Amino acid sequence: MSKQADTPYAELERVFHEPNRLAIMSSLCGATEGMTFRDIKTACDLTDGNLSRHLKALDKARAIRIKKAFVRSRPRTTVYVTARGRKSFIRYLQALEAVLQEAARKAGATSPRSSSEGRIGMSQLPSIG
Amino acid sequence: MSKQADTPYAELERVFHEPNRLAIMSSLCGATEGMTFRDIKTACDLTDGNLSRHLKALDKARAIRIKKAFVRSRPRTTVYVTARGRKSFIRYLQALEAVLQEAARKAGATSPRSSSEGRIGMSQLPSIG
DNA sequence: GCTTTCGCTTTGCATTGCAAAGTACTTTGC
DNA sequence: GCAAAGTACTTTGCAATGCAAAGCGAAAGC
Repeated sequence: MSKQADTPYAELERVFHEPNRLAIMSSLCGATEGMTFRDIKTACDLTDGNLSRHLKALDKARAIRIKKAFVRSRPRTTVYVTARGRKSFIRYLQALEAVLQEAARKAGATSPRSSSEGRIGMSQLPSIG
Repeated sequence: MSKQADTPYAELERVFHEPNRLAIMSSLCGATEGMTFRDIKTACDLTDGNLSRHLKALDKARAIRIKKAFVRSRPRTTVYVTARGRKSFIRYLQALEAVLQEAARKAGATSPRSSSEGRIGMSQLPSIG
């Protein structure tokens, strides 16, 4: 069924594999209290339309939750990462790390050194189920 | 001005940011003698058409060189990574590593630990000037 | 001869990434 | 009090991709 089931490349969730969305998810994961539209726009240096579309994509994937409210009679969109979103984002990052490690090994493989020495690790990430 | 468009490599790096092309480049970087169309197809588990298009994209970006020849009166396409391609691919991997590290820091940032401990490194990669 | 296989390339189409334009207000200047 | 400017987004238009299906020419099998 799935095309490349045993390669780590398959694990790269498409919705996160876009630099701007990666930036958005990173920012959101670092902000437990959520971020406003403008916050994200500034943090990730995006245009309005661009951000709007990315948020829609992430929302559709249930990676984020979008809360709209009026504050001082102005609309305010606040965005939170969902538990599901955080979990799958971390999974994506782990997959990315595996891919990167594999690529680095091959790209630098003129004389392969002992791999336990300079190994890329991801001990900063919590392990998931 | 624009976010990341001011380095000359930015354009070239975009071409690698596609899982299948990343896989292709990784394979090619590990094969100094080049790989045939079928080799890559098998190694990366791609369909013919898909591989054809990706090779075209990588060729256009001058990341690979495509040599066509007839062997036993059959066409044979052999693909090599160019020096330029290898260099910019490594640069891409380094950029990706930086992004990943930042993302990992934020995604796992409930209680930030000392960053010198489990730090992600890329000492397997040769540094490029 | 005619089908099948091999080794690719081209085509068709749905999905995107992006900026520009649009919407629906509120606030400010005069 | 009315126009112009600002705020906070959303929608639109379009070129670029990713993908599989279909196509295509040559050779091999029947």
